[in-house]
Amino acid sequence: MTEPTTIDSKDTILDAAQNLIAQYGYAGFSIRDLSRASGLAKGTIYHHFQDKREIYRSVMERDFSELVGGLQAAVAGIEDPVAWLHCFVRAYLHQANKRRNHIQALLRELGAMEGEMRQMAMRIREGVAGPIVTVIQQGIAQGSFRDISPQVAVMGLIGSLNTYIAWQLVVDEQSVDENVSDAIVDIFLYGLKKEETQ
Amino acid sequence: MTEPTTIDSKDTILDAAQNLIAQYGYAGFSIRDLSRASGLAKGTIYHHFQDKREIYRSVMERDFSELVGGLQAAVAGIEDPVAWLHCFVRAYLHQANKRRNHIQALLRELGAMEGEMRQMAMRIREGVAGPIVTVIQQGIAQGSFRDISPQVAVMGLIGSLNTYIAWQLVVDEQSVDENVSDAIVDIFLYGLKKEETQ
Amino acid sequence: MTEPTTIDSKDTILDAAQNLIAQYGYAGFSIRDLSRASGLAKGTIYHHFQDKREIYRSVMERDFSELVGGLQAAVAGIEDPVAWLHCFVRAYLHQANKRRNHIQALLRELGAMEGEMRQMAMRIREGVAGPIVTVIQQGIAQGSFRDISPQVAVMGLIGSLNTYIAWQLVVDEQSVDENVSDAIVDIFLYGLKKEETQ
Amino acid sequence: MTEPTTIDSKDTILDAAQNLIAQYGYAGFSIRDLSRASGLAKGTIYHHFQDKREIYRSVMERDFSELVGGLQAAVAGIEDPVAWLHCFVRAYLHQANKRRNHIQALLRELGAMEGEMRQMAMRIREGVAGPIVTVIQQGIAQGSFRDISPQVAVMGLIGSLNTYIAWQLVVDEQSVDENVSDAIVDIFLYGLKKEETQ
DNA sequence: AATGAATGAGTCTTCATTCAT
DNA sequence: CATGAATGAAGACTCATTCAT
Repeated sequence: MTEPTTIDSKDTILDAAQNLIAQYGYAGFSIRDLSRASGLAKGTIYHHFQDKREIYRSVMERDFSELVGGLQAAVAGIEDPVAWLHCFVRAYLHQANKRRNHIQALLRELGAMEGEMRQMAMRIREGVAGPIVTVIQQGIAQGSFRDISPQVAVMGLIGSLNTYIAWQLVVDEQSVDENVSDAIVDIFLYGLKKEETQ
Repeated sequence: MTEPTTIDSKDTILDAAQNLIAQYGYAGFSIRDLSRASGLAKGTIYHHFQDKREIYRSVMERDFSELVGGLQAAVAGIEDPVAWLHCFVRAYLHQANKRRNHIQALLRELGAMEGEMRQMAMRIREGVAGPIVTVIQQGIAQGSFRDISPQVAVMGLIGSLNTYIAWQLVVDEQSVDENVSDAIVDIFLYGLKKEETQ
Repeated sequence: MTEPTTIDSKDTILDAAQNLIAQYGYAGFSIRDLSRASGLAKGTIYHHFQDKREIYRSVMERDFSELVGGLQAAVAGIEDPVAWLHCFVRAYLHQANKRRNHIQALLRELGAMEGEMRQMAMRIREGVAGPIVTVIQQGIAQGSFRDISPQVAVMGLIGSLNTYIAWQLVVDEQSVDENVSDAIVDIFLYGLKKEETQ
Repeated sequence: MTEPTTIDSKDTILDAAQNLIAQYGYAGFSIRDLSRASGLAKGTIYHHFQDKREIYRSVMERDFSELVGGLQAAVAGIEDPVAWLHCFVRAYLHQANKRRNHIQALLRELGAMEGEMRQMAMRIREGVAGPIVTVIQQGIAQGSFRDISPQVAVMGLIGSLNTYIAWQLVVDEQSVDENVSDAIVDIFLYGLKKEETQ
């Protein structure tokens, strides 16, 4: 039942749109491009979506749930905060590598979007950052993490990851090297400074 | 010197363009918008610049040299790596707060730009990241920093800062709270983990 | 007889189309609008009608026969030309008030229509104007009307009525005041000039 | 000075638009058509006008002032109400014949226009009907006209004229026969009825 | 009888750019 | 140095219509 044999046009469009948005951003891709890329007529696109904006929203929401789903699956059942972070980071880079820079695309657009879009962006931010905050709070409670601001710490971690993705993927056009994840977590956990101080 | 004799039309255009690019990105702003915002006729814009692309390039380069200049001035003469980092972070957030999200604008566009533009992006990256790498290497040489990859560490720091800017400035529309810089540097230096291990 | 068994989709479509045409004219309404307004799918509309043009034609013809039928019923059996005119004018304004400006809609489109449509328009014109001409000719034959051109006189009468409808209904958005009909007929019968002359 | 040698593009566009609107109505003509008809590129049209609506508005306003100007010139200095009416009607039919059915076009669109447009329509109505009302009131005051409602009388006159124009020009595609004007005025002044009554 | 997916030509409008003045 | 008129390609989106189900 629910045979996925029939290729759903809506998904075809979203797939093509995802690539175009990732490459050119919201303002930078056209419905004509999307029509060409998806192999469907312009009219068909507007049969399935009301707006260019609705296409964008749909792509972002689909991406988001896939990303959060992938992250949740990766860290499911892990109790130890340190192990959790290692898994999480590995999964994050894996997702980014697999579906190529949707996170970039999202961040890229934030400034130009209003209202409804902005709310979506905040939901996404919360969806990714929320679990990390929780884990850090657990670590602090357990006494294995220092008593710092989890929010600032999360920015440090996610910022590192996104910057890595942006620099490797976008500027150097290489694919993500997942081995770097250990190095990132290492710095995130132990910092730059030698133990002598503190 | 630096006589402000005639208000330079070129600068007027660049000022207006900077705002528009920051808000809407390269593809999202039009010469018509720029003409309105600058108060100069479209023809005049094309009298001073060859291309939309050249306008973009000019804005980015001007922004870049101002940013790097500001950072260099802020850390000039500081020898101690830790003090240097504190100053640098404070200056970085200050710049972002002052000239509002040009860094975002730059990052936003990286994916869509080719060749020449991409090279500029890499120069900018190097201009910001390079000095930090140098300082970290000095710290390592002096024995005050652990022997980790300076490149990865730099991503962590810059990533934290950019993420903070993006989240505060863009999503929450608040202005940057510069006091957070100490917290960011703290985590960057000492990490999350309590000293028990290592 | 006249069993209202199933609500006929065809009539549902025509009802919706009548409103849309009255409001926006032929070129100004779309099948999509009609689909929404009628609650039936676009495919269904094309199942019942071949064309947008056929829909238009059907609406006009239905409107026309209703209008002419209403007028005929109102004046049936009346012999005296003056009484006939009073009844006719009252009925005409009543129809216009009831079914709102279909006459306007028709007039509105005449210029843009060709061939077949134009013929329909002339039939309608004849259907409305014909009986009046006949009555005026009778009045002239009886000696109660002056010996003027019935065609010109009819234009005067219908023109007054349509102008009244257009100005009241369309421009001022009020509903038709049927009491004005006596004033219109009065001027039509006795003219502006005081009897002194002639 | 102000040499009219240079063919003004704005006027070229308005001329072409006037024809198209008269033929097809607002919704029925396209900017592409207008571009072809005027011999100017679509972009040029939008350089001179903001909107399709602004084009429409401009055409109507230009037509209106020409029409009202022509009528005013025709009746200037005439004191006797009856002579005034003869001149006015002749001028009205002459204008309609000369500039072909702009009045039709205007009436045609009234139903579909809102706000601003509707106000323009009412101004035009007042511009044409107002002077006639004044003359009729003068006639009543002088005792040469019966004491009827000038507003209703005006509708009768203008309605006759417009109906004549519509039937002759639009349906039968003939040009206006200006000799009919005397017949129209005759009926308007003396009515249908023989003097026996009243 | 009724639907909704699909289409491509068409809608209005904006685009970056050129050029004579 | 500055302008505004001009352009044709491209923008997002709607159109009337067809067709398999």
